[in-house]
Amino acid sequence: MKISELPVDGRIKKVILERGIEELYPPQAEALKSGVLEGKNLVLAIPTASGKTLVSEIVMLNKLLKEGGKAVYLVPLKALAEEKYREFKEWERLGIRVAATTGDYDSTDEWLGKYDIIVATAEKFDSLLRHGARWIDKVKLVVADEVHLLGSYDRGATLEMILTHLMDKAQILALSATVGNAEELAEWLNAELIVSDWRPVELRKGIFHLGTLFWEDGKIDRYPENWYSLVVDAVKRGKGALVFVNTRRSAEKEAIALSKLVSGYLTKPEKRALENLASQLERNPTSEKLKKALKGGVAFHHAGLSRVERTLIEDAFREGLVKVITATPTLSAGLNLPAFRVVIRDTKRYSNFGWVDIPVLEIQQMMGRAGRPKYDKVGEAIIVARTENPKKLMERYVHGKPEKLFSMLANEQAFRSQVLALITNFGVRNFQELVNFLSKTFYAHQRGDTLSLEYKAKDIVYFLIENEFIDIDLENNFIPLPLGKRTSHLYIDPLTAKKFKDAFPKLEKNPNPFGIFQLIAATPDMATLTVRRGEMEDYLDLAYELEEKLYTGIPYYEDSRFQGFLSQVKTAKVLLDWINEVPEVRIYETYNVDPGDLYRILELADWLMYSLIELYKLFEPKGDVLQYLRDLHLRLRHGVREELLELVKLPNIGRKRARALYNAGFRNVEAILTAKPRDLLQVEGIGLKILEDIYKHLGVEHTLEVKEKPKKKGNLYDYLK
DNA sequence: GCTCCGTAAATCTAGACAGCATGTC
DNA sequence: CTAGATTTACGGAGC
Repeated sequence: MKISELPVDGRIKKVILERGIEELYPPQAEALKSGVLEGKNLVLAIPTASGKTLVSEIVMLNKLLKEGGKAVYLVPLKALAEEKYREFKEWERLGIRVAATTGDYDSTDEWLGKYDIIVATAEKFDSLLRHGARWIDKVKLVVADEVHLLGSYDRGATLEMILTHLMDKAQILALSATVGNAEELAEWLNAELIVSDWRPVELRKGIFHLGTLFWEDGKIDRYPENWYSLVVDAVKRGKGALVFVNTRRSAEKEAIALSKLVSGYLTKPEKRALENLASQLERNPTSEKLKKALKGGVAFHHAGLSRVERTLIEDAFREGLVKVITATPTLSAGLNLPAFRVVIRDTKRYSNFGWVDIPVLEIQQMMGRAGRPKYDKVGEAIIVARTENPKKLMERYVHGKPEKLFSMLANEQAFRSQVLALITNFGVRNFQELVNFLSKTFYAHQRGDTLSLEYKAKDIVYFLIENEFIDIDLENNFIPLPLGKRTSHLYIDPLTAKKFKDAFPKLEKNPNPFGIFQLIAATPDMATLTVRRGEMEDYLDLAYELEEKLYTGIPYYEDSRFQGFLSQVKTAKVLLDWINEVPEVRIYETYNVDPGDLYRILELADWLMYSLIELYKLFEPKGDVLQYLRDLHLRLRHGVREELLELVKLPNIGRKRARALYNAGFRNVEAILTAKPRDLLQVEGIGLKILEDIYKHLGVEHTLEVKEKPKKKGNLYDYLK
């Protein structure tokens, strides 16, 4: 089907034609003929990179230009929100306003009211629904990207609830990977279903076993015995490869091993560019390894990397400078990062229950990364059989059908939070109304009834009443209480709120960072660091040493909570070091954490610290305690000791610059105001731009005496031209 | 009695959403 | 039933 034949507004077609797209792919055409342009719901289950985005763009624009209102595009990752936002930005040419919102930025509900397309993570949108922003009524279309995440244990329930909330109010376009029961999903959503495995780039799948590559069509290629040869071969042919492994350590090890084999195929300018790239990295144990790999044109990619490092690698791979990436599942879903050849080294993964097979769905998503639409005629995805039987792998992952999607609504933690939200934010007034709502979920559709779900809901309701999140009157009507409403708005687990609440009496008597951080680390919303065998005693000792600072008892060794407690102590200790200005690199080394891990811990602690304060405000807070908590929150956010709090409130002044200023004798705002700019500029990290911003922030007209003779290199003049 | 070295046993293991108010080095 | 890289523990050799 030609773009020009599309039954949509000519302006839409014009923009698409200008992208150089004249013809729709078959599944795209089929999707657009399904009635989705006339407002019908649609489940579109087609491979990644076969044009789901274009379909959703056409559907969104058609809807917006015809009916007005808003379209919401739901994604599972913040990085993906960013990516889609940039793509959709193009439609601003037609006067369509596009916004992205995640937990990171742009949170005010009403601010979003000005936009037509809103890209959001599922959780963020759930939160917006709870806050009841006025523009929600104007949402006419919801596009749910990667809707198979409905089956994810910890995050599936959110998506299921959003869709349940909106399925009668807005049109739904659900984009899914191929799953075992797409029909069931479509039935639930009262949607048309389109399933296709058509891809713009042909995908060849194969199994590699001891030097023999068995393609799915029966053809056979011979290689040297080690699977490294598959990667080297791709590079030799001027292409790239993506290697999937199951641990961070493996990713790092294989990257360094492969870099030695690949480096011989790099040109001189490439080597120089890679050197240059490596020199941009900061100095820490993880990036030292990364540098080593990068010099040979290979990089590893996992959640331990900092954001900067991750994007650096992704961009370099897209440019073709980095030839090979070895990755944990960070790259299996989401970001658009295709490669000619995908090599899957592992099909098992360690979980809480031991070694488990990686789901077919996930392996197929990895395989789907093979083949770059603009460069390759085919993409190759190869699974390495090392210990597994190659025939079995072929059956399971190449010819096999992906798993069915199962509702995860009954997951205790997720469900608890959702039941609370239904009562405090979505007007559910009694148990019968709760059951009515639950009967509309995918869970109910799939199981045929909600009996066991009701049983769980009842327990949760008791828990909520008992802990004063809600109340119940004589006619058995629910009454939302302040604690419940605030908890739901803060988007924290009610169990987290309960733990905070229970700790307040002790906390009030003895507010201290260690106790508070352990408390935060003990909530189900926090991620904790694992304590290795050899460290256990250290953290137990630390706990006993600081026992009187804790708001909880120290569990015995036999206690099932013992292991978790030690993790909490370790996490609290890291946070303690952070606010005591221990340099990041030392934290990485001491606690064996990667930059990405530290970032994550800090991000979560920041959010939970804020939530703790907000909840404390509900319980007749003492002024001095509240102030103490606020200061601690600020220290946590910036990673500083108390004495730097004043400085760190200045724009662009973080833990390093604040410390530099303080040590140079500028200990507060007053000192900065009275100081000569010249002296301030001597401080490490303080330049003209920074200083200008500080003065602006303080509302001071301080003519920077830039005309005075330049100190050293004359760069002050350069700055001003 | 101490250190060094090689081997066996033990250890450890992926990822990442949410609030709020604006900017790290 | 199914892992594999790396660290730690241990025991023997050499001084």
